[in-house]
Amino acid sequence: MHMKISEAAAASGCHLETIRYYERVGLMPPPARTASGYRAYRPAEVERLRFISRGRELGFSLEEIRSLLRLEDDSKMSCGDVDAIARTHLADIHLRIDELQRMAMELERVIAQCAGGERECCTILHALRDTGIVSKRDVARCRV
Amino acid sequence: MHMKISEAAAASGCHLETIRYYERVGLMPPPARTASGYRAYRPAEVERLRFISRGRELGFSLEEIRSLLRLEDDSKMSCGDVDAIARTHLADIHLRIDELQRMAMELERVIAQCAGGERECCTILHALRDTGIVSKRDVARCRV
DNA sequence: GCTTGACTCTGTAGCTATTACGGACTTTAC
DNA sequence: GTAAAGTCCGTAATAGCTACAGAGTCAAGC
Repeated sequence: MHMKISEAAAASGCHLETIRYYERVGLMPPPARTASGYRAYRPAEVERLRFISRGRELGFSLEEIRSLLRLEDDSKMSCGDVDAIARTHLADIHLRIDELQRMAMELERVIAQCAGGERECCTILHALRDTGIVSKRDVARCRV
Repeated sequence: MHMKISEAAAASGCHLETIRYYERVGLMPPPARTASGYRAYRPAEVERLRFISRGRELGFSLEEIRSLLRLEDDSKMSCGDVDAIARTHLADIHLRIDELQRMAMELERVIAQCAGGERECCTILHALRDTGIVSKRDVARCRV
């Protein structure tokens, strides 16, 4: 019935250490413990872990997932709120895609120049030294 | 001639504190100092900052940029190495784009279901709880 | 000469979302 | 009975910054 943490990890798709982390940051409630102190997860808690895991797969931040979980726990209807979070997140993903595509295009351009050019002069290094086509520099958020 | 750190920041596109960070991690050499200890950047160093900034805009990691700078500093030709770094990085960007597009498609799917469905049942939460495919059983379970 | 405000200095801590470690304990398998 | 595997906790590391605090410095105005 109850699952140990490694079983919950396997069942939910969350890494074992990540589950402890989620507990530490309050995304997961402290689970019951066995007599010897091992965590014992009930099915509902494993489901909650899966909820988080799927949210992460869709790129939601932990804070977004925290909000979604609150709405989920709240029996009052809040479909509009959920929808708003999802749409905001989707817009953010599209921004990141655009940014990465901009990078890819620019990179393809300088690589193509380099491959076609003479070997004594690296156009890629030139591009980094000289050209400044790129505008926005919120690169950190572009990591998947 | 020499620039103070805020001027170098403005000229290079790097945030002021980021410049100090780059120095700390060895991406920038320790600059000359004024009598009172202020950093004084020579044009070549500002250029190096701009090089880093452009590399970041193209999504290169600091370690990749470190390699590119080594190749740049090395007067021996190494266009092939530069090209390899750039191509590897480009492939990585394409992977990230694919991943984000996968997320976006999936998210669009669940959002569309939610928007098209009745207001009393949030299919987005369903999607997160279950396998990503909302079944009729799930809808039936939905409370008013 | 003095004050005010803007700038810079160092060192450290915070951020996101994990992952990895060390050393102690428990459970399981043979 | 012993050895291997699992679990515990707390802490530190990762990338790439950003944000302080508290001290010192510089230029302008009066």
